[in-house]
Amino acid sequence: MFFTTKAEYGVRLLIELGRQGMDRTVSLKAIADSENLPLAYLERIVALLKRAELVESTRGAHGGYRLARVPQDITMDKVVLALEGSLAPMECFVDDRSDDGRVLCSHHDDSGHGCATKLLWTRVQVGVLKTLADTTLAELIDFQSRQLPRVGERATAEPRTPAPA
Amino acid sequence: MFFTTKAEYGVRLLIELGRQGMDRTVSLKAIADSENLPLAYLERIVALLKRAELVESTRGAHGGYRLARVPQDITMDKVVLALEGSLAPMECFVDDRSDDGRVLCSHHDDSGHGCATKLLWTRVQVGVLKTLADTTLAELIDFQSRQLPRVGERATAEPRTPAPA
DNA sequence: CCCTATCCCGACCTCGCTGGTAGGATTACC
DNA sequence: GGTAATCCTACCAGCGAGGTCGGGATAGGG
Repeated sequence: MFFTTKAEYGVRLLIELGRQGMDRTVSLKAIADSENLPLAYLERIVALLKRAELVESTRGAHGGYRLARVPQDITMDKVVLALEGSLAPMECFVDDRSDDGRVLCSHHDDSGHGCATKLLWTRVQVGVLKTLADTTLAELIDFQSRQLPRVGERATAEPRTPAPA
Repeated sequence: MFFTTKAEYGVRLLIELGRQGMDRTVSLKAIADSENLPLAYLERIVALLKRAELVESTRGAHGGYRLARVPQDITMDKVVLALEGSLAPMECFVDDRSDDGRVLCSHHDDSGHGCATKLLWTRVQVGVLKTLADTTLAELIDFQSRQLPRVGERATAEPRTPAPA
């Protein structure tokens, strides 16, 4: 298992915020209901996103959350990193906080034997990081809109299929 | 953390077997000593590799393990899959055992809401799988030989770079 | 034929982390 | 001031990772 539910819930939360537009705030309660997620747990998750300056909040009644930037500018590497803390493929990788979440292997070099597997894990990590960085929140929102056209909404202007009727 | 120590230890074990050549068998004890790994734990790990037909064993005194194929034919996707069991990036991915360890998302479609994050996790999984499949055991062995030329060995004949000086 | 080195196998144990809850501040609109 | 929301900290149960233990089966050496 690469990622925990933090990543899952967090991304779904961002998607939901994105669907609502950037002008209005959405309460966590509303999201918890519509996505069927535990509210108290969501609170802790959204805190991570706020610390990473991916969302903004308004307190008090009628408050809530909204995206801090347009979905096109939110890449998944930033998101997953904020939610999971780091992206080390292996325990012997230690975080060097070089801003991008890259991470280095540091096995106490056991008397000449270095991490022979370092090459492999590094390749994987770089690959994952690139995949995540290449995916924007906007893409996911678009993907979801295509999947489940909301009641009352048209099934997107031109989803590809020219409407069966 | 993507992978557990099973993957780490297992790969190191294979590298060690590969370094010894395919004709002779090596005892787990020898590997446990040289790599400084717990013997009893290694036994359980090598069992996974044997079940996947990546190594062969000879029982009895002076027995041991050897690679079942040449290192060039052993790709890391097979190895990691054998060791970790599956490669699902997320809990909602369920194994469909289509031989290659690919896996599908199956969130009990919560009343219309599909896994919006499915697109993302799928991309990651495919990427990782490809990275692993592109790396052979031979590469890792070669990499390690370059890193730590054994006493008595030359630092590889012609690695590719014509020596910077 | 026994001894010993090795593979083989299942039960067991400990510890940290994930996923989640509880309960209460604090803030702001009406 | 009531109420709806964000915020914060502590707590807890379950589970899987990582590892141990004990014992079996098997084959070569003396």
